[in-house]
Amino acid sequence: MSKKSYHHGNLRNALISAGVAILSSEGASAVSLRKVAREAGVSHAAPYRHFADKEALMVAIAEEGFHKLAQELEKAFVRFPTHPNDSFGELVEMSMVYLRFAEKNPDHLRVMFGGAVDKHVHPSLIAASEEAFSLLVKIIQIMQDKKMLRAGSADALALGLWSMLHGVTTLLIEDKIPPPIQEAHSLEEIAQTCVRVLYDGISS
Amino acid sequence: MSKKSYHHGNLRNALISAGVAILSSEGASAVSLRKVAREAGVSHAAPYRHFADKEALMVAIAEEGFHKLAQELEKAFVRFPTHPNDSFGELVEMSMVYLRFAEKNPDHLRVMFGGAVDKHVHPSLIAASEEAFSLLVKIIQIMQDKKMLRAGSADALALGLWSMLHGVTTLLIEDKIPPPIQEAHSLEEIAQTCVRVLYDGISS
DNA sequence: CCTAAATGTTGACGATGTCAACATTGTTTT
DNA sequence: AAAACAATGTTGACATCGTCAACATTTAGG
Repeated sequence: MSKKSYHHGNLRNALISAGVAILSSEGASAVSLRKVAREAGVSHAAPYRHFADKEALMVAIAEEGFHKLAQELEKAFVRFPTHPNDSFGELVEMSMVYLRFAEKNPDHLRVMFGGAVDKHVHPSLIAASEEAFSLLVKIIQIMQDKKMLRAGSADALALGLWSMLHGVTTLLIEDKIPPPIQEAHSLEEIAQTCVRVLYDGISS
Repeated sequence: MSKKSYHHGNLRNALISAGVAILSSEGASAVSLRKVAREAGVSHAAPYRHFADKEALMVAIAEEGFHKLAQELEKAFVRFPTHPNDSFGELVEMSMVYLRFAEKNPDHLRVMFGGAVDKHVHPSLIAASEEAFSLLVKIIQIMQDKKMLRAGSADALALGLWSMLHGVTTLLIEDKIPPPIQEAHSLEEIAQTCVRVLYDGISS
């Protein structure tokens, strides 16, 4: 149905999908406009009818990633609470969603966050990341209402949680966690360690 | 002394310096082996006598960044304690070193952490990042000895601290902190918010 | 139906990473 | 000291890439 018509019909999405596929199989450096076009079965300049330049394609791929991540967080959120009255276990659960997403799609996460993208040129990217962040805020608020977390600015707690979560995740996929620590612990143990620190605090 | 001799004498370092300079002024995408070679006044293939490929150059640039970061953390560490009996202020101080480094050299930080670098091909990169991490562990231990922090595995606390710190830093330079939060607060206020959350914990 | 907008193609350009072949210099061995 | 060798730098080539202009085809609106 797609091989003979001059017009592709859904090129934009096909290009994004091809980009995501190449990202998964060959890494970010292998993603090129020409290869993506080849993969979609169109000529090398066709992408320019849908993306101003390569950066615009990468932004679209990044947005796709944020939507997928937000969607998986949402899934974990709607089956909340998996652990009744166990906010610690619940937070570990959320963290594992993030960590598993990163473990499965490290290059996608790099594109999502490794931008160097002008926010004024691509405001939609910020909106996509805010979508995920606002979910964290909502979860925090619900937990606070249930007295499962201490009171205080939900924005502040969410910022702290997201920072910790995002930090440990990127450190993990970039192999920046010291080997003696990383090799001795599973993904879940590392998540538990971080959430435990955040949960209990470090003050004396 | 350098213009006439066939051999450069210090090409490797010159190439790294040129790379760092281009990184600061034009961003990561502008760093190319050929431009770096031009900047150093050698032919386009000369870098191959010192680096196996472009990735090897980027790894060297990343290592340079880790050394500089560790050095600045060390500086803050030796004038420790700036805030006697105030571990919170002390941690904010350390955080600001990290945040200011990122604010001043965002593209360098991206190269340092945004790798997608095979750790078996470039083990030295891991060693460089461990240098910075071990500093955090040391600081934590000293604070614990002074009863300025709660007891517990210094490795775990350092992992939590580094994750939070690294997380908020990358979120900041990638403009991923929601605008209403970011625009209302200075760098220092954001650092204080995060450290406060980590310091006090979030449990009820 | 005809025209304009949307979408896809072709061909070209300069820049890039990489390699092979060659040139020059510094060092070591005899 | 001369010769052999290793280290370092140069030149030229190739495939690939991002991008653009000119052109072709299809679709849609009057």
